[in-house]
Amino acid sequence: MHSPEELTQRFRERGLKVTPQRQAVFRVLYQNHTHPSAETVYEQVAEQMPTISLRTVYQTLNDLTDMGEILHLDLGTGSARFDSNVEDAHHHLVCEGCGMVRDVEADLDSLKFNEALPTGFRVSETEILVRGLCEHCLAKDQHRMAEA
Amino acid sequence: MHSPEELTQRFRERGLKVTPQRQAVFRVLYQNHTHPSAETVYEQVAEQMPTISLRTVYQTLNDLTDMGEILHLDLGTGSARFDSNVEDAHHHLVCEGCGMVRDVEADLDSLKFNEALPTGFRVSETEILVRGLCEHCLAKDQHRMAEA
DNA sequence: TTACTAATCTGCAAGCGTTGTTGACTGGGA
DNA sequence: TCCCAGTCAACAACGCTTGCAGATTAGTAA
Ligand SMILES: [Mn+2]
Ligand SMILES: [Mn+2]
Ligand SMILES: [Zn+2]
Ligand SMILES: [Zn+2]
Repeated sequence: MHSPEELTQRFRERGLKVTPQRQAVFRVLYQNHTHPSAETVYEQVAEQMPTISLRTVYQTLNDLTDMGEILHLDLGTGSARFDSNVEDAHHHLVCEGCGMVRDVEADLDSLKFNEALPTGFRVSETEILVRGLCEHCLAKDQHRMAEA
Repeated sequence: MHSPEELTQRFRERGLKVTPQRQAVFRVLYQNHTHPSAETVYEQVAEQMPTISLRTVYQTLNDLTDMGEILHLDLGTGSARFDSNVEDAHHHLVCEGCGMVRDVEADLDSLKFNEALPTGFRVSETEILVRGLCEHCLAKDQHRMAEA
């Protein structure tokens, strides 16, 4: 995504207004690269601006997604995750225990499909998702197994 | 998944009862390879058994998933999709217009990651998802563009 | 066959993430 | 400074899925 200052310009160009609420969302997203959920963004913005509503956070996230400034990810963790890194094509690794998400770079060109895609199908995106358990959650699980 | 007859055995071995409702769900899943949603399974079962409840379909789908007889897929289409093919490792292609899902086989071994995964991370599954528009939905979209 | 009981059924309420609505408010161009 | 399109906060509603409870039933053992 662009910097909060640049986003101000781009919002105005689109006829969108730049409010303190939106600027606060810009700042949180610009510095948070952990693929936060809307709820997480809301909590972080609310620390500085306790009166903001979750609805406003959703609205701003949707606007940014429409403008291509952030990515809306559905990683099967229950809630959508938002990615401020749209510059570098990349994929994701997700912990099924705690929902932690990390970027993964893979060479998509090396991927070979064993058959042709359906006739006329237009691919918009090929996504690789690595699911598993992070070190922390794995230890927790083993501890749970031991006592059971 | 196993055949409806074999599933009867496996359910009983687990202390689960085999009811007409469950058998009807078994049969629908056994012959439907389109990755149906719970709602779709419900509709197809309801044709033969109009009194079955959606809740019972969900319960049976969950039991089958727990037993490893089917796969519960989250492809970002709004509702979960269920896959009766657990024998052959494969991936999926999904139309973002109509939700159509098709199997895709790819050589995962050919996939190269550009960096190591996080320390201690245990991968349970690496999934490839091809998103796009099917021939039908693409034509619909172009028609919409033309008249706008 | 019969009797018993744990498992299951249906219908409805509730949970969760997200979006719709509405009336009051305000950013920012003129 | 004015003015109004755009935005805000609060709350309701939506779509998918699960929780709950009382009535019913599958399947075992006698
Ligand atoms: Mn990312
Ligand atoms: Mn499949
Ligand atoms: Zn974890
Ligand atoms: Zn389609």
